[in-house]
Amino acid sequence: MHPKILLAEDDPTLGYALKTYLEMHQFQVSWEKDGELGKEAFLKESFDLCILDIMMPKMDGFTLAGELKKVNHSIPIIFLTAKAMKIDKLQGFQKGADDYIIKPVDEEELIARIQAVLRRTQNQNSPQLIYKIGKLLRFDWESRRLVADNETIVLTEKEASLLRLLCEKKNQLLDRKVVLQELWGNVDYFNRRSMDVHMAKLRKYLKIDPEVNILNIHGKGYILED
Amino acid sequence: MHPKILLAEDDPTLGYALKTYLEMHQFQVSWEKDGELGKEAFLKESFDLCILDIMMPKMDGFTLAGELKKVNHSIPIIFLTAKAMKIDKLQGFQKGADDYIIKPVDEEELIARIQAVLRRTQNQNSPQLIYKIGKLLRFDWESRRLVADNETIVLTEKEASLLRLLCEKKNQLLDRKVVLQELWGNVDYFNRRSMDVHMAKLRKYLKIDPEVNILNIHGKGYILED
DNA sequence: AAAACCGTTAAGCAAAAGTTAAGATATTTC
DNA sequence: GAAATATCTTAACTTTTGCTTAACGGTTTT
Repeated sequence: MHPKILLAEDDPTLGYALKTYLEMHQFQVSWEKDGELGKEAFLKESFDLCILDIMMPKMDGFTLAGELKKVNHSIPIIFLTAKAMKIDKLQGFQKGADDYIIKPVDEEELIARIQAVLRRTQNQNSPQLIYKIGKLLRFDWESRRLVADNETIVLTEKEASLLRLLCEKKNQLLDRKVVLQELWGNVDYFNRRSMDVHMAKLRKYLKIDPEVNILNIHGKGYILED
Repeated sequence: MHPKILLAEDDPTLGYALKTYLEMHQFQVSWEKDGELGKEAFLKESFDLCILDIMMPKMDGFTLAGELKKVNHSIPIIFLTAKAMKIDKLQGFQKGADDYIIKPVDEEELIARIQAVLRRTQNQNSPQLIYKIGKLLRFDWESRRLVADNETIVLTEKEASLLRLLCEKKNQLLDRKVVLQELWGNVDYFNRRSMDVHMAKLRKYLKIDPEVNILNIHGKGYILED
């Protein structure tokens, strides 16, 4: 697939130019005009790489980078920086920047850098499946972590398995019997009650994001809504 | 120790300035005044990185780069180029340049790029030699030393192997079974307990940095967090 | 209104993991 | 090659964790 790039740049002229240029080079680009919008976009979709202007309204590029790294530790980031900002550059680098580009941007240079960074990161990253729930939550099945903005909850095995099934059928009905068969092996009274207990726990965790909830369909099953 | 840089630059003023500046930043620099001398120097000593001017007498930077890559395929190279040379730049990149700098050289930028390139290339060469853990700790796998600001702990073989695996998957799940298979050869009760003992020791060492910890995922494995 | 269903909290218990120390092995030193 | 030392394993005990069951209350269906 074509790599997806998050571009956070407040200057309309530069932003539009970059977006157009990148799209000409077979990238999918989401262009956001300030740091906060950038963060929101990042939470909604999944990107392969981020290009962040350092000086932006609402939230600067360094802070944004920190936020993004919280959600996805290995997301590659390229900063855009004005010629003047010598000292800050190094700080940003140490925070986990993969590269940076000095304005005015040389488009060909940018493409080369993007390809270099993608080549680098895509090789080493093992495919990890992460479910997004609502705007705030990420669920990493592999490590059983439910990650929000400021907190991380480690789920138990049963909780995680349950949440995985819910995520697989997000906004659709997940049948009770399917769950019981899959996670408990059979469908008796006690297993049903046990599942209810786990469901209660999941609901408690998911309260972090108010727009997320587990809806019960009486006698049928559950729907994870977001 | 301090990274060794081969600098190939014919301009005496720029060459002297760069050599001095780089040495001020804890690099060892060999400055050669043309392409052929650069090649000779490269054959005599071993370098961590090369900075090559593109336009040089006897042998240009691109050709020299090709020669050096013949000897050491993974040697990192940064080109120095005049602003005018837009087209050639990309060619150089494709030939295996790791980065380039446009003249007149911004010294701080150069340092940042050097460090980026070194970090990048050193990371790629698995097994990586020095792992950073948290803000305070460095773990040198070769010498099995865990180094903090004011103290150094020499780990045992098993401890070091274990910490290496944790570092390779920092902030990701490291599966218990993988560890046991890799370091003990099989997965029985006693080996599991033995691993627990080693894990306890590592935790004790890592207490030096409060933001570092080894998180257990019940029944699955461990996550080294920093 | 009875019966089945569901939500929630807490108690109980078994398994997993943390910790410390003692025993067993390997390695080094003299 | 024996003593000293370092390292790893086994043991024993403690703490934590996770799943189930129980208990009680609310909701939905018939």
